[in-house]
Amino acid sequence: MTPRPPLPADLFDELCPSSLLPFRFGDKWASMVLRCLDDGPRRYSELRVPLSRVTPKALTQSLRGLERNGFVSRTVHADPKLRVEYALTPLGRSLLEPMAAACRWAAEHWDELLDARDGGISSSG
Amino acid sequence: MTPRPPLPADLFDELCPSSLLPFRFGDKWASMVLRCLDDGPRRYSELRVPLSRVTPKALTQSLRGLERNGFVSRTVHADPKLRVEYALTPLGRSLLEPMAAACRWAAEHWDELLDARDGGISSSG
DNA sequence: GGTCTTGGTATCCAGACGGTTACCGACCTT
DNA sequence: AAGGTCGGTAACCGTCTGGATACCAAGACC
Repeated sequence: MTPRPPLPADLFDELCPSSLLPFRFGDKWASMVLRCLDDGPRRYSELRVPLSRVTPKALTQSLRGLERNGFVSRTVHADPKLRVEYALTPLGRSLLEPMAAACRWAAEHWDELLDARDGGISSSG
Repeated sequence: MTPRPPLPADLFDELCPSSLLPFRFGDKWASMVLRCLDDGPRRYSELRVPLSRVTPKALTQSLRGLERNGFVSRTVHADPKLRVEYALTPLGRSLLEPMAAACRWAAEHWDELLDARDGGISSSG
C-alpha cells in the first residue's frame, strides 16, 4: 500500500543501547517490535524479516501481549486476500518518548555502564 | 548517623504507578530498592522494613545485582559493630531521572492503561 | 551462659519465560 | 492438482526467576 522503505534486514546487527540498558519493556522482544511499527503499520510477515531470529511463536506472543495491553492494534483485512496488520495505538506511540529517554540515558552513561559490568566490583554473573 | 526519617513502613501500601508501568528496571525489586536509597545510604536491616514482603534472599539478590552493575555500592563498617551500608553510586543516582520520566508517563496515561487492561480487546492473561 | 540483632546463606520448589521443531488451513499461483 | 505464501498453532522442554522455609556465625547485651 504505502511504499515505505522495508524494515531493516536484521535488527540484531545494529544492536542499539538496549543491550546494556537496565530497563526493560514488556517481554523480550516487545521493544524491538515497537520500533518496527514506528513508521506505520506492518504485516506479520514484514515483522518476521528484521526479527528473523525470533520464532513465530515468540513473535505472536509478544504481539498478543502488546495488543492485550493496548499498545498495538491488530487488524485483519480480507480484501483481496488475507492481510493482518499490526499498528501502534496512540497509547503505544506515546510510549516511544519515555523509551527514547531511557535510550538517551544509556547513551550518555555508556562508558560507566561498560565499566561497571566489566571492571567493576565483581564480574561474576 | 544522620537522623533522616526512617523508611516508610511498607512500600506496598502506596503502590505507585509502577504497578501498571510496562517498563521494568533490573529484577523484580530493583526499582523499589533504588527508591529506598534515594535520600541516602541505608543498612540492610533498614531496607528490610519497607520491603517486608521481600525475602532476605531476594533482597540480597537484588542488591548484588545492582552492585554488580554499578548502581549501588556496598560498604562494610566494623567500627563499633558490624554495619553494612548500601548507597546509590552517581550512576545509580542518574538512573532516577529516566525512571521518574517513565513514572510520569504512566501517571499521564493511567486511564488508558487501566482501560486497555480491563475492558480492552481481551482480558485474558 | 543465653539471647538478640545483624547480615546474611542453604535448600527446595513452582511457575514463568523462552527456544525448537513440527504442523496447520486458507488462499493464490502455476 | 501441486506448490508457495500468509498467519499462525501445538507439543515439548530446558532455564531462569522468585518464593518459602530453615539455618548460621559474629558480636553486643543481659
